Amino acid sequence: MHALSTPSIPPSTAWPLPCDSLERDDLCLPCSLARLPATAGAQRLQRRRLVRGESLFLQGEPFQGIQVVRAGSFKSVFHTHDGVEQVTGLHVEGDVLGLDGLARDRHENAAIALEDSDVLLLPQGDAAWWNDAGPDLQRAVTRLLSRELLRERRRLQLLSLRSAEARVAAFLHDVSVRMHARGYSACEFHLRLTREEIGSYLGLQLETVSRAIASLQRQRVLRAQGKHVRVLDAASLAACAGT
Amino acid sequence: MHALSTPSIPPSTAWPLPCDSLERDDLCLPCSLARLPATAGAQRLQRRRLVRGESLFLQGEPFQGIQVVRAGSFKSVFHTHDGVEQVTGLHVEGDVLGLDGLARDRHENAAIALEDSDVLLLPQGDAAWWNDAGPDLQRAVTRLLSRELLRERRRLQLLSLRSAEARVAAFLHDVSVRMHARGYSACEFHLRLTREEIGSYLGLQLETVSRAIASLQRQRVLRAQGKHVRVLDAASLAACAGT
DNA sequence: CGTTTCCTTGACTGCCATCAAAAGTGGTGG
DNA sequence: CCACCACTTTTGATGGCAGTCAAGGAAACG
Repeated sequence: MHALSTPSIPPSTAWPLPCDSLERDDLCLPCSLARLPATAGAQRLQRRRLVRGESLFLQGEPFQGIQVVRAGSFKSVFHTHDGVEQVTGLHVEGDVLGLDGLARDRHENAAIALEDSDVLLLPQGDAAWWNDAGPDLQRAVTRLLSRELLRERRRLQLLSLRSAEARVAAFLHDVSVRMHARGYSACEFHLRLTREEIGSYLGLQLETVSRAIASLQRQRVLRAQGKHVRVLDAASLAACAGT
Repeated sequence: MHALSTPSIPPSTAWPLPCDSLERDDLCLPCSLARLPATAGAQRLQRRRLVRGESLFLQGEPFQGIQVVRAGSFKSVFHTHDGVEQVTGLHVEGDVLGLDGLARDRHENAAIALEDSDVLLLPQGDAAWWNDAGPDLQRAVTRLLSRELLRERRRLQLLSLRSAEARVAAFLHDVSVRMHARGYSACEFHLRLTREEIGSYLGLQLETVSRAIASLQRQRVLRAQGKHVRVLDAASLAACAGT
C-alpha cells in the first residue's frame, strides 16, 4: 500500500494548487481557501496519495472533510441496501469530492481511485468549523453544492428521456469537455471506467454500452478500441447526445 | 389574479411557522431563522399568496431568495432547450423552494402552484447577504442543499434501475410518508399531479403510470379513483417500491 | 350543462435486458 | 518469452417491458 498522509502543510504556500490551470476559479475550493484572511490560518490542508483501487472514503464512514482531486481520477459508488452497486460519478483532476457527507456527517457514497491518485483534504474539525471557516469558504461550498445539484438534474433528464446511444454519446461528450477544460486533448483520451461501470452510471447494461459505441463508430463519430477513445467529429457527438 | 405581496413582517412573531408541526427542525429554514440573534433583525420575511396555476418564479428569472411553502403545493418544472418540459419536484407545506437559484443567481426551474398556496420569501438582498445572514442560517442552507442532493440521487437510482410499477409505488409511498410527516393521513390523500405530470417526474408515459396504478389496485395495495388515493397496505406498497 | 381536460384500456411495435459464446486484453509467474 | 488466467469487450439471438397510436369514458371547470 503506497497510501500515506504527508504532514499538514500551510494553505497558500509550496506546491501549485490544481485550480491554477482552471478558468472558473469561483468554483474552486482551494482557490477560495488560499484567499482567506489570517483567521483561516488554523486550517490545514492535508495531502494523500492512493493507489489504483484504493478507497478515499467508504459509504457510511464519518465525514472527514471536503477533498479535491489533485491528480488521477475517482469513481463514486453507491451501494443499495439490497447489494446492488451503482456508479454515481466520475471525478478527475480539480473535482471536489465528499460534498454528500455534509448532510448527515457521514458519506453516502464511496470514492474509489481508478488509478494512482493524489488528493487534498480540507479537514472538517467540529461544529465550530463552519463558524471559523469564514463566509468566502461557505459561499464557495454553497455554490459547489448547488452546482452539483444541477449536474445531477441534467443526468436525471438524460436517463429519463434519452435513448441508450444518446446517453453514451452524452457521457463521452461530457468526458471530452471536462478533459479539455483541464488542458488535455478533447478529441483523444483514455476512459478509466469499464463498459460495465459506464453502464451503471448511465442506467444501461454493459452490452448496450458496447453496442452504442459500435454504432457511433459506424457513424464515423469516433474511433474506440477498448478504453482508448478518439473523437472524430465533436459536433456530431454533441448532436447524438441531443445537445 | 389574487396574487399579492403583503408588507414585510418581522420574523419571529405573529403567525405560526410551518415547522411548528415538523420534527426535524434542524432542516427547517424558518426555524433556524427564528433562532437567529439580533443581527438578523434586518432580515424581513415576505408573505405571498398564489392561485392555482400561478408561478412562484420562472426558469431563468433572477434569484430572489429562498422560499418556504406555508400552505398548498407546488411543482418544479424544467424546460429543456428543445421545448420538452419535465417535472422535477413536488413540494408541499414546509418544503423549501428556490435552492437551485443559488449557483448562478437565477432559477433553473419554474415553480408552479398546484392549488391556491401561500409562501414565505426570505429575500436575498445582495452579495453581503451571506455575510450578514450568520453561520446558523448558512449551515442550515448547506444542509438543505446536501439533503436535496441525496433526494435527487435516490430518484436517479429509482429511474435507472426500477420498473415502472416500482417507480409509481415509490412515488406514492413517498407522498404518503411526506403527508404523514406533516400531520395528514398517510393512507388517504389527494394527488395534485396529473398522470402525465407523475409520468414526467418518474420518466414514464402517462399510460404507463395509469397501468401501474391499475396493477397496484389489482394487488389490493391501494384504491385510486382519479387523484384520490387510499393506501390499503403500506407495507406492500413499500415492498413494491423496493425499499 | 356543455366543453375541455384527464383517465383508462386495448393492440401493436421497438428498444433494451437477458442469455450465451467467442475473441481480445493485460498481468503474473514459470 | 511465453503460457496461462482472469477480466473485459464484442457480437448474436431472443423475449419482455414500456412506448406509441387509438378510442371511449370519466371528471373537472366555467
